[in-house]
Amino acid sequence: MRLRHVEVFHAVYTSGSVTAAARVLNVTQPSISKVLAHAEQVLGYALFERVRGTLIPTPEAHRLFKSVSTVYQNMEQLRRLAGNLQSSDESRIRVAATPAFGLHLLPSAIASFLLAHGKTAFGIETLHYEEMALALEEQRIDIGLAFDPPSKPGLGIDEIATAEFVVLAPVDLKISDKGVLNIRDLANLPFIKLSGRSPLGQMLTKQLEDRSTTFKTLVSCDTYHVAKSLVAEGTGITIIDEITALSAGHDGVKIWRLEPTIRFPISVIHADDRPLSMIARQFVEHLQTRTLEFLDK
Amino acid sequence: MRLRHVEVFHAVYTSGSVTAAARVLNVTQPSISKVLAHAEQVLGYALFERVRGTLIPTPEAHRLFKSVSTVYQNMEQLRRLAGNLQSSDESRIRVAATPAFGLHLLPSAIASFLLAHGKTAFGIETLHYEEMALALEEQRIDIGLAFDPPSKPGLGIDEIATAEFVVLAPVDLKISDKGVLNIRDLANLPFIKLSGRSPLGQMLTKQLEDRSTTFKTLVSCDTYHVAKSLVAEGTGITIIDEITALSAGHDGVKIWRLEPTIRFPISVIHADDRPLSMIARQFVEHLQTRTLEFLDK
DNA sequence: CTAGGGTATAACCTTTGGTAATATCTGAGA
DNA sequence: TCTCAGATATTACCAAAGGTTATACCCTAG
Repeated sequence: MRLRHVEVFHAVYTSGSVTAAARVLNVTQPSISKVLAHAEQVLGYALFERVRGTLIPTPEAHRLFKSVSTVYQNMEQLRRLAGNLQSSDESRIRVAATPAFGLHLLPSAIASFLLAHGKTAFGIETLHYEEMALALEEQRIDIGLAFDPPSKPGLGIDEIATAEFVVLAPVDLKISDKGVLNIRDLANLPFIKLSGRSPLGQMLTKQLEDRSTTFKTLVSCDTYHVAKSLVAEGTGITIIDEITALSAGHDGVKIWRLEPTIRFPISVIHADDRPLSMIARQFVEHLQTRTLEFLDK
Repeated sequence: MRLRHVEVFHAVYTSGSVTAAARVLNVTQPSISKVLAHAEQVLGYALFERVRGTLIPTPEAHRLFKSVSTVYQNMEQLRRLAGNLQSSDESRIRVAATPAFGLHLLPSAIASFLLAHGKTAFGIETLHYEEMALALEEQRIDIGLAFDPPSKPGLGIDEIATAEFVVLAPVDLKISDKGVLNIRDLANLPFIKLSGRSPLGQMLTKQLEDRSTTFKTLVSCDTYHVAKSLVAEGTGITIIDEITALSAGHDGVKIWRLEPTIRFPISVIHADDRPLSMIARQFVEHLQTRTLEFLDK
């Protein structure tokens, strides 16, 4: 069984017809017909039953598909990795950040870095944590910026700062005169929750459970700026990271410190089998400085 | 990047030279040279540095190797699965069992089954649990027989009986006059331990730890019949499953019931996406009857 | 300085995977 | 019923991939 057989089988199985598979793979229909027939010939059994001009997978095809799928995906990943190695350029820094950083802190840090190091090129992506880890493995990015990333084999994690959760509420909502809110003060307010998909959301959910505080959850979302916008619209209050809270565009929202304080790390992650370039290390240092300044404001 | 590139790169990387890779892949050296050169050309960067007639992998090669390895292994597994689907024959039952069953109970059950169903063909392998799960995935076997198999996605587990641990000691060792031994009676005797690699060994180790009994472990082994032979040689005593204890060839060993009783299931495992053939189901039933008879003796 | 292990190149052949053109089958409608 | 649209298979042909043998060209060890 050759790789081409795998690709063609995969395409035919998923698209449901030879013609559709041909479109997917950008070749003509007779080519698919022939390769598929050849695959069946070398395997020694039929993969599809030709019943009245349409194809239905045989039991063998169903059983093969799972394995074929993983081979196919691995091969895709390998190709992407191979491609990313090609275009590696020491003077270009490819950064990914979660939206919390990507929308304000990271751009401002890059802007100020470029004033000092004009010749550096940047690539920026905003990704959620899962895709960030994958992108690092594929060498599509050099460094990632995230809250409290869980450790993973092959990933190096450098903590550059810590931050804390704060309460975000619509400006016109009267809760307290002080600048600090206790977690219990929030019990009966409409709440916007951070989804448990992200490490930070998980951490917060767990912390709140530990303190056995129950909220009236209205909405849950995984992009923190979305939560912030909802607060600005007056939908409810939320507990959110400082970075998002302090990011540009906080008209209509007010920030309170949260009591008790819940702190979490901000970390840079990178592939640990590949040393960062000199310029990338400088950038990480700069980013750290700017993050600390930002949190001090 | 084609599959052939992956295969050739893998072979060259692991064997360390083009010539050796050619031997591994059963082709001539110029062929490997050419394919490798072609791979480097399409990738756009060198995979090996040609320094004084010998090849050393570039950093890119090192980074690619991990991904290449998984693709390679997936492809191997796919090929084996594809091959096993080909030779599927409804009237042939392919069974794997751990050595504990394979050396006595299974052969005797098959022998008696064949008296009633003369035309059935059997394939028998003795495998440890890990390989058994893999063989089921690859459809190399239809059913597996094991102690207390941990559940795994894609695997169906049917418990056919339960058995208990017993103490096995050399005949000439005087421990007790009764047919029962308490676990504490064994504390100072030379002990042969079942290794923690198998589910049953893990279970036993855990149970013994829970009872905070410490033994003078002399040897640990993962094939239970080996432990039995060691006991027969007078090396020490062991705690072992009933099946192995009762299997043929227990000259020189004596069996005691163990107090407190530790029971464990005996199960048949199979791929849960593939229904067993009629004849296989009949065999499982027969095997169950024979196992229960065997334990009753 | 030569023998032996390694790699690369050249000339050549077969198989694989692609094309266009065409035949064949089936279901839906006029 | 006839025909048209959409599907698959077949045919003839071509380019590229991957294989062969023969040979050249390093190095290193003896």
